[in-house]
Amino acid sequence: MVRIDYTHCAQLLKALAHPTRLNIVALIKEEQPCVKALEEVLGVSQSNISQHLSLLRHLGIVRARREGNQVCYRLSDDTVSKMLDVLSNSINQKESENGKSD
Amino acid sequence: MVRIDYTHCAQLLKALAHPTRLNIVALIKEEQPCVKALEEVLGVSQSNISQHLSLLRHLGIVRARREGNQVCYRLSDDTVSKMLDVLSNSINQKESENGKSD
DNA sequence: TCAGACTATTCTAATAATTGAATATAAAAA
DNA sequence: TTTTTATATTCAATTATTAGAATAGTCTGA
Repeated sequence: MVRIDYTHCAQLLKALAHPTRLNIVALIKEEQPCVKALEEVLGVSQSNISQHLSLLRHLGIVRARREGNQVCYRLSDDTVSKMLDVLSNSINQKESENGKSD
Repeated sequence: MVRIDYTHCAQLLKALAHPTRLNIVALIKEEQPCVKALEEVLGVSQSNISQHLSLLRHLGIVRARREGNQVCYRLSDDTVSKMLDVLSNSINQKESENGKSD
């Protein structure tokens, strides 16, 4: 039985606990976009995106790979991916609860 | 296909993104402790615990039930419970990766 | 009713997070 | 080499979070 390190987990959760970062991470989960692509999809300044990516990189949540003059990102492991799955599943579940007929 | 509301999800994550609150939520997941019990286990001031619980209540993450002169808490739904599972599973996985023999 | 135990709220000071602007760096194209 | 495109970093101002202290409310039992 492994005890949870609440400080460490809280740090991970905090990294995801920002609308822009969460959106960034979700996009990185789907494809492996470069910064420019994120900028266009999110409509947020390049500086801001880069700062959020910097934070995610330093926590080891995402990894950068240079391709020519652009930098592409991918998720480091599947923990974050699973977290996103839980979130979207829980939304789905609540949707169908609202729509049920009894 | 349901699109994720990143602002709403980020709010949920932020609520969990604090060591004390995460610990509180994990304890509430296991048993259904009253404030006094949380205070004793966590070694944190009553005021502080109550503030964290207030935040969790207002976001609908936990629910309070009065029992005599104390108030017991439980999780509202299993989304948070599943999040905790993902976190502890991911820790388990990394533990066994470190311990593997190749 | 009153005292005592348990819980919640409010206020405040300290600290942390967020953002835009400006600037720096790296690769490609001219 | 110079210019352009893409990305990263630094700085400063604003806003948000946190925790302790003080206070208030709620329930039980005498």
